Amino acid sequence: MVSRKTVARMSRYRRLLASLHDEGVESIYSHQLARHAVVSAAQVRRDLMVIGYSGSPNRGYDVGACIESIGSFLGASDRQDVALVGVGNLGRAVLAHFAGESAAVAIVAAFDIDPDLTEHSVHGCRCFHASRMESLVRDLGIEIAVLTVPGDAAQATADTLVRAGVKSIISFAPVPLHLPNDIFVEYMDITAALESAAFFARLGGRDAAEAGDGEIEPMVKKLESLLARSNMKLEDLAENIGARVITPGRPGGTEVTRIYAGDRVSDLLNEATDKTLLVSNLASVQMLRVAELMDVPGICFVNGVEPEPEVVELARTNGTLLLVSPAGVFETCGLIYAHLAGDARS
Amino acid sequence: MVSRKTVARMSRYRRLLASLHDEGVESIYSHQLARHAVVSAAQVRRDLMVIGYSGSPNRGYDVGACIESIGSFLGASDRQDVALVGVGNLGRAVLAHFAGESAAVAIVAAFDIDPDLTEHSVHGCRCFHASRMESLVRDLGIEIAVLTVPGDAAQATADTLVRAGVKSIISFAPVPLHLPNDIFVEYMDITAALESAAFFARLGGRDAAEAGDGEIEPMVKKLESLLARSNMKLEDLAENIGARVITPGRPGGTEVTRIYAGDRVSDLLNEATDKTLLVSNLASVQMLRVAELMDVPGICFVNGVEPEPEVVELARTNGTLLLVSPAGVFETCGLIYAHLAGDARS
DNA sequence: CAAACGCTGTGAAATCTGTCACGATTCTCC
DNA sequence: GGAGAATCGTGACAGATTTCACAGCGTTTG
Repeated sequence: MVSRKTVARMSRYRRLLASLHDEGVESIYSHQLARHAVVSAAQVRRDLMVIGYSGSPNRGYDVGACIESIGSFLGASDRQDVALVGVGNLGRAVLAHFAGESAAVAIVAAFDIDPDLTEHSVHGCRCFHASRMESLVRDLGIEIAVLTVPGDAAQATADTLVRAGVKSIISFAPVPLHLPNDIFVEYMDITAALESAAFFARLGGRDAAEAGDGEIEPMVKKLESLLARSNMKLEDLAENIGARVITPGRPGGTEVTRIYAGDRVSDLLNEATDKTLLVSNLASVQMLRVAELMDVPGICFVNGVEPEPEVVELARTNGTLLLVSPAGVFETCGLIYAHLAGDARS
Repeated sequence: MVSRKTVARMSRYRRLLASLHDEGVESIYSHQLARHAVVSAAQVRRDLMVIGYSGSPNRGYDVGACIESIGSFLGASDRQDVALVGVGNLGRAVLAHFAGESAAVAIVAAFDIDPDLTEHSVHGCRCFHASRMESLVRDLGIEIAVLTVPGDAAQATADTLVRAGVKSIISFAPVPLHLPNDIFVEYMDITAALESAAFFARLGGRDAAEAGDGEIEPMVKKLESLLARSNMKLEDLAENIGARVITPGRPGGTEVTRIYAGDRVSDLLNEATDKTLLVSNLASVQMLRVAELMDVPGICFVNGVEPEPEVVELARTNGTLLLVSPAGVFETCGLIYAHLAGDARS
C-alpha cells in the first residue's frame, strides 16, 4: 500500500516538473529533482519506482513523460470535483488559490450558511446555501470536500458530508473529526503548526549549536587540499549549506579546488581560476562578465538576493553555475568550510 | 530528541484539554483523551510521558495540571511573537484565525508589498510595508514567521526572514524552500493535501471493500453471544465504527449484550433491557425518556444528527451513553456487526 | 483486610519511513 | 567495438514512530 507521504511528495514532484517543463527542461536526473524538492535522490528514485515510471540511465527521467505518469497515478483520468464548505476568509483564500489552477481537481461548489453569500460566485465558484449541501453533493457525485468552517461546526458538517458520499476531507478546523476509518482526512491544523514552529524556534539556538558540532580548528590552509580531494559537486555543497541553485552549471558537474570571496574586480582578475567558486555580495552583470572572462565555473551570491533576470539569463547562456546563499559572505564561507571539514573527517 | 509529530500532537492535546476544562472536566483517562484526539491510548500515555507529567492510576490525569505541564513544555514562559508576510486572502484568514486566541504565540506584525494595505490594521494586527520587514523583524526579535505570499516570492521572502533572524517558518506557498537546515520549516501545502485527498478518495471504494473483508456469513444469531463474550466497551466500539460520544455513560464502562435498532416506542418497551444498546433514527427527548424508563445504558443516533441541547442535557443527567454515528441505521448496525465478527475471529 | 480491578508508566516488539549500496543499463569517447 | 562513466532500480539496512504487554499501584468491594 502506498503511503500518504508518498502521495503528497508525488504531488510536489508533479508541480516542480511542470514548472521545469515550462522552462523547456526536457529531462532531469534524480538528484536534480531531489534538490528542487528538498528530498534525497534515493527518495526520488524510490517514489518514481512505485508509480512504475522508468527513467533511462544517462538521460535521467523525461520530464514530460514523468508528469504524465504521475498524472495517471494520481488519477488524471477524469476530473475530480471538490466541494468547499465555509466561505469565510479562509474559504475564499482556498478558492482563490485553486481558481487559476487547471489541475485535475477543481472546486465546483461552495457552501455557507450566510444567505448573503448564497447564490453568488466567489472567485468563479458558485456558492450555495448549506441546506442544499447534502443533496447537491450527493447528486454531483462529489467525493472530496474542503472544510473551512469554524471548529464547533466542523463535526456536524463532516458527518453530513460523509452521509452525502464524501470519501476524503481536508479540514482546516482545529478539532479532530470522528469519522468512519475508511474516510480519508487530512488536517491542516494551523494552530498546531504555529505552536510547533514556536517550540522549535526556541530550541533553535541550542539545536543549531549542536548541529554545527565541528571544532573550529585552524586548518584554513588545508581548505584547498580538502577541496581538491573531495570530489564533491558544487550542487551537493549548495544543498548542504542551504543555498539554492539558480542556474545549472556545466554538464557533468562543476569541479572547484578554490573558493574566492570578494567583490573587487581587480582582485578577482588576479585570483580567479577555472576551478574557483566565487562568493560575492555583488549580484551584478558586471560580476558575471568577469566570471566569464576568467572562465569561473560557479558564483555564489549571498544574503538571499534575487538576481536580476538579466543576470540569470547571462549565467544560463554562459553555463555558469549560479547559487544564492541565504546567509552573508562570512556565514556562507563558514558553512562551506564546516561542511568540507566535517566531510573530510568522516 | 522530541519529534515534530509529537509536538504537533501536544498542541492538539492542550486545546482538547482546555475545552474539556471549560466544561468542568477535572480528570481524564488516557483512553478518553485518546478518543477525543483520535489517536491510541498508548500514544497518549507515551506523549505525556515525554513531557514528564504523571497521572495517577484510577484517577487518570488531572486536566488542569496537564494543561500546565504541556504549556511549560511547549514554552508558556514568555510570549513568542510571530510575523506574517503576505496579507492576501490567506494571510487575512490566518490573522483572523489567531485574532481571538490569547495563546502564548501572537502575530504582532504583518507585511505586504501593497501600499494600500500598509500602515493599516488588519484583524487587529498592524500591517507594514515589506521594505521595512527585515529591520523590524530583527529589531523586534521575531523568530517565527508565517509565509502567505505567492509561490514565486516565497524563496526570496524566506531568505530575507532568515537573514533577519527568523528560526521557524510556516509556509503556505506551494514550493519547497531552500534554507539552512537549522531552520524549522512547516509546509501547509494545500495543493498536495487536495491531491492526496483526491487520490485516496479514488482508492476509497476499493480500499473500504478490502477493509471490510469479512465474509458475510449468516451468523446473525451469534451476535448476542458475541457481544456477551466480548468484553468490549461501548466507548471502544464507538471509536471503531466512527461514531462520536456525546455524553459519557455510567462510570466503569457500559456493558451491553444486545443491540436493538428501531424507532417504535412500543417495540422498544418490549425489547429493551438494561444491557441493550439502542440504535435509533429518532433523536428526540421522547426516546431518552423511554430509555430511562427501561434503564437502557446507551443510545446511538444515526445520520450524524446533532441532538438538541435538551436531549444532551437529559442524557447527561440520566447517565445515558449517547453516541452519534455518521451513517444510517443499516450501515451503523453493519459496522458494529462487522467489527464484532472481526474481533471475535482474531 | 485481602482480593480484584483498572489505570499508568515503560521496556520490548512491530511497523513504517527513509537511506545506502551495488548490480544493471545506457551513453560517450577513443 | 570496447572501456569507462554516470545513472537508474532495488534489496538490504537503519532509524524513527507506534503499538503491545505487563509490572506496579491506588481504589473499591466483599
